[in-house]
Amino acid sequence: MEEQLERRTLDTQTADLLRNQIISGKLGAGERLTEVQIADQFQLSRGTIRSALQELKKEGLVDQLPYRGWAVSELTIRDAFELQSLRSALEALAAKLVAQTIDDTKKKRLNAAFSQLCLKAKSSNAREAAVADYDLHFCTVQLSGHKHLFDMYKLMGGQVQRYIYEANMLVENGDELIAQHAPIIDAIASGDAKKSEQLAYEHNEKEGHKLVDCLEGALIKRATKR
Amino acid sequence: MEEQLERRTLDTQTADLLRNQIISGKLGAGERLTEVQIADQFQLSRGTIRSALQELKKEGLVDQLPYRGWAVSELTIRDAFELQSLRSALEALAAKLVAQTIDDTKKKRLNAAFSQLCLKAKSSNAREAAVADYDLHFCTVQLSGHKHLFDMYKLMGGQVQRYIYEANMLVENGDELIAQHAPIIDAIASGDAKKSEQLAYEHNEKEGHKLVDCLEGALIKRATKR
Amino acid sequence: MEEQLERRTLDTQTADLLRNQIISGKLGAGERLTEVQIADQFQLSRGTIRSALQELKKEGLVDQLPYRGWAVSELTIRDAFELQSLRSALEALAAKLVAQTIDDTKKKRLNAAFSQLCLKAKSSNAREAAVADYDLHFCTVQLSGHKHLFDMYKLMGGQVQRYIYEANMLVENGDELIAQHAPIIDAIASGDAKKSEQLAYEHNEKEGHKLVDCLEGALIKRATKR
Amino acid sequence: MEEQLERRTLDTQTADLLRNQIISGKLGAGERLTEVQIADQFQLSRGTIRSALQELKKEGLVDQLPYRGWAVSELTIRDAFELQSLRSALEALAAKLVAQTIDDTKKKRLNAAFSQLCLKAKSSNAREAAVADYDLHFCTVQLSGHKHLFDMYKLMGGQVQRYIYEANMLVENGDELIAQHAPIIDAIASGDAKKSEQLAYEHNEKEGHKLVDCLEGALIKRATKR
DNA sequence: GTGGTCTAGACCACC
DNA sequence: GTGGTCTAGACCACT
Repeated sequence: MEEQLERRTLDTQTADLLRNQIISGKLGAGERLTEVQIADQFQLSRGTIRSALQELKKEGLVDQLPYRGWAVSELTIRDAFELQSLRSALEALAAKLVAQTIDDTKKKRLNAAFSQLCLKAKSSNAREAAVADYDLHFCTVQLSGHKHLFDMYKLMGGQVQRYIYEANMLVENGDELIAQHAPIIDAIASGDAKKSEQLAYEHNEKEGHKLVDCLEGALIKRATKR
Repeated sequence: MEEQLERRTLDTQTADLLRNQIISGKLGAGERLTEVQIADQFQLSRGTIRSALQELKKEGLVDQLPYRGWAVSELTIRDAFELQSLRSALEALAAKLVAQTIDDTKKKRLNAAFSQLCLKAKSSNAREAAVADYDLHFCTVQLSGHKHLFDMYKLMGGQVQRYIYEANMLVENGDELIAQHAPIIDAIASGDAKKSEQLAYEHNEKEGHKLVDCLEGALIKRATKR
Repeated sequence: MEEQLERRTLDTQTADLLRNQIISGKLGAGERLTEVQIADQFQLSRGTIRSALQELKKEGLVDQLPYRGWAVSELTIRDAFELQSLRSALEALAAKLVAQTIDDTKKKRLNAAFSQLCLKAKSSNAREAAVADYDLHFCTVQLSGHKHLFDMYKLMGGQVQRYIYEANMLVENGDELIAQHAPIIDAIASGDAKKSEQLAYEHNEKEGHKLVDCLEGALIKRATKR
Repeated sequence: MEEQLERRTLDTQTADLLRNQIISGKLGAGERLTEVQIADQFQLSRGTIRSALQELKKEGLVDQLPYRGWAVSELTIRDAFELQSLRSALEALAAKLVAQTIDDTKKKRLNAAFSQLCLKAKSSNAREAAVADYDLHFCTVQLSGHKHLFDMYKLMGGQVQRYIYEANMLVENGDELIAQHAPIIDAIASGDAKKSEQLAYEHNEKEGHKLVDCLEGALIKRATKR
């Protein structure tokens, strides 16, 4: 196995590290972050930390409180709804594009992602299934070959994953999860662009309501726990 | 007294300035930018300039050439197509959302933007008409109240406007321009979400092909001129 | 590209804004200003406002009422006389210096300012003529290249302009205004330092008496109106 | 002897202290000042120090280097010339005004200042003579009763005194110093405004050239010493 | 030589 | 005292 050189800049690495902590909930919503404290912790200068935080701000994972510091952003139902509706629009577009340009290579990668989803769906770990779900959609976006679409999708990635973690009962039934995605994958693989787009869009619409309901429960539970 | 104080930072101001020059073509595609030269010109430090250029890079207006500098990004047919397809998806979503939440205030703002489009469409200035076209769509995105959607739309704004400037023959027929938008505005104003979404989507699909054709001509012409 | 970036601090901007309102009479003599109210209005903190008010205090435009706040300073005949006599001394010096260093560039700028004065003098707007008068003298001070002189002149500027606004009947006869200034401009343009100084001094001496008379009327009128 | 209560604010006291150190050369031209260092030294907060430095900046004794700190301003020939020419203009005005309003009280104060000058002129200490010279002129400005003139004169005071210290061979001949001032004092005391103004002006003009010559030597010497 | 990256530290504005 | 903004300059890698 080849050694991989670390060429990521310190601010990127810092952003990645913090992002993971936020996504995984180690840094909880509302938690305050101070530039100096992080700088001390990682032995970096304030400028580097600021750069990392700006990146996370762009991704919607932290809020900048003017003259008072930074805080991990709150998870609101509104955001969940907005993100889900955006996903619907973007993933439908991706599905259409992949169907239009489907070839063996793409079929292979798509099937691999779908297989992974099937695997996780049958396991008992709902969270992993949700991640596989996300990965599958991420895969279609990648395969669409649409650079601008891909960039935007990545920009939303952190927040989306965070919701998935937070609301990990998203999928109560693995078989249903598979049943939902199978026709989309089929439509794409068969090159039926219109149908792919339609199915992807409807899937997300449906999921959106479920997600919102689910989060509503999760957030209320979280709130009452405090 | 509603005077406004200038609170923009120097990097933001620099980015705005450069963005305008790129959009308007004063800085042409492929033109090289050096950090030091800009820093000297504006009497700012390199860091400030870098920050501005990073912003423009995010917006796709400049490319970073590793170890060699920066250049105004090229206008490719591929980008035009990508941007147009993204607009289709995002604006359709916006149209649906506005229709779902339409009220008198929103109707008023929408009509104002549409009137402006009609005015410009009837004038002989195709570029201004195209700008009014963009402004109308921008308006629907704003009125959708969808923050994440709005942010994404803004991120694309610079590139979109650039294409509009470059291909200012987009509209050969003002009346047609009005005829195309009128039904969408009507659908939104009447609160018909499904129809709004559908019409907005179809409108953009159609325009997409025209834009690409148009740009193909413009870019080829530009290339041969060199 | 000669775009200018905004580098003014917020307190400077606030001071500029308030200065204009005082000069133009929107904030009248004696009017009370409270730090908190201004801070709220501009969405700034009190410290920033204090800094701006201190600046205006130095310029004599506001008075600090210990433990009670701030107020727009009153216009007194005594101040008018003092300012006019100071102007005499400073502008005579400026005229001399410009004459000593006159060149084509300076002649051009001087003539431009003088032309503006002629234009306004012939119009019916006495206030604009007075402003053009002030601008012409300001111009000579600038052209003198005497930094300390310039700073002092600016320090008086707000108060002087305020008098000009208040007493806008300063010039009852446009032609006379032109006739008064023409020989000074000629002397400067011809490089006759001694004559320039002499004429400038005498001009201001004469104007001083007229200004005081004029203000006497204006202030009395203002007082009786209350 | 009665105890004198210190009612001056801390920033004023700090400004006075620093001003003296600059005038007397203990803080040399070009020397860097940092807010934090001064704050530590005097056990004051940075805000207080900033306020004092702003005051000295207004007086031209320190320069603010944006984002880099403060520095004692440099002594240039240009500044010396500018200050001297300004003094000429302002002191001539003062002399005229005092002559116009001369009375026994003023005569007394004027004579006291002049006697002091005579005393010091005959001593061997050129610097003290120069200070007495300055004090005499300061006295006329005070006696003029012209508040704005007085404020401006004070604003220049620090820089003027600094030059006097730097070039303390200004007066090589005490008798001549007395001979120069006597006719001015006489003219003022006799109430001859025109003559007072004229003599004061000419005196300063003459002194100006000498000062510049003198400083040229002093500054060159200072430079070569380094 | 220029960009890529990071640090140290200054003033600015707010709390 | 903190964050907000900007500067200066170090050192390294690449062209």
